[in-house]
Amino acid sequence: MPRRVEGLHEALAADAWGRIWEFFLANRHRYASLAAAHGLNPGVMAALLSLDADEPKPMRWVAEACHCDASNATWLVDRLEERGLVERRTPPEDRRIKTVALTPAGSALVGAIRAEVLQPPDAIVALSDDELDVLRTVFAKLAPE
Amino acid sequence: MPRRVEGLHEALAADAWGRIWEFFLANRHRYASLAAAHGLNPGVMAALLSLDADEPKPMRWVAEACHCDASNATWLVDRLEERGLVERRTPPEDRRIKTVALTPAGSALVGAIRAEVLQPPDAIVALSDDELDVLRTVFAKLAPE
DNA sequence: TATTGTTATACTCTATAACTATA
DNA sequence: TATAGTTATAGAGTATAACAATA
Repeated sequence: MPRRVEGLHEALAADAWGRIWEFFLANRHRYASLAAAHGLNPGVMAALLSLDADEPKPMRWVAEACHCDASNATWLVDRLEERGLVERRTPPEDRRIKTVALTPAGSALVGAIRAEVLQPPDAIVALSDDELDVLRTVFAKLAPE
Repeated sequence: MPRRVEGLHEALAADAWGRIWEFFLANRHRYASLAAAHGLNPGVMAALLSLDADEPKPMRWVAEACHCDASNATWLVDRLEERGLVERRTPPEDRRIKTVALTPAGSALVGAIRAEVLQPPDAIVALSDDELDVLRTVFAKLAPE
């Protein structure tokens, strides 16, 4: 059986993926800029965006969401609490746990950041409906990974 | 003149862009993992990938490429030089400048990292040629921004 | 005097280990 | 004893400011 030559489809996939990576690399610093614009650092903003007003999350949730350890999660939430963006609570059913929930100020800031993020760049708006639909479908498939 | 209600196209653009962001956020830590797999930190890898074997770049180029200041660029290039991945040179025409170029070992590592990065995830390979072509076109348009 | 890069130093962010409180 | 979170501390990474060398 002859060795399989790389197919056209694989080459196309590699090319497309390469361009996505280039975009990713070129825009890596944007996340930090967005955070800085709101007086946050990237880690603190990640913690903020992982939280919710209605469903308080335990500290370990924050650590997982931020890919950091427990002591750093404490530090991140301290920063958010200092600014009145989140509130720690102790659920009576297990007093070892502390949960964290967004305050109204925190929700407002999350809303503002989300709105800012969702403002697509001109190059995206300039695309056709068909192209946008492909993007939406493709990235919906990629999301859970 | 009635206030313009947000059109369907804009909503579609925002939706697509939102999903791209989600993907971006969910994969932020992958860059750090890739660097760590090669014994680098994210900043040092960014410096490495900004360099070239044939076109030596001045230190200030590294600083700009890495969105950092000059003293940090010195530190990043020191780390690369320690590992024999880059080489500093002083061009005779202006002895204030130091240029940095990849060594053969540096080029090899950049090649390995690039090859690894270009390996598309299964979800990408599973897309149709048409979908891949849209991705390629769209991200080519987004790149220069 | 202006520019390029480095050194000395301090600050920010993150992790490791020891500790407290609760189960 | 095991688990959730915090505190004390050290380490990595980044920036500011002073400096040396060259133009």
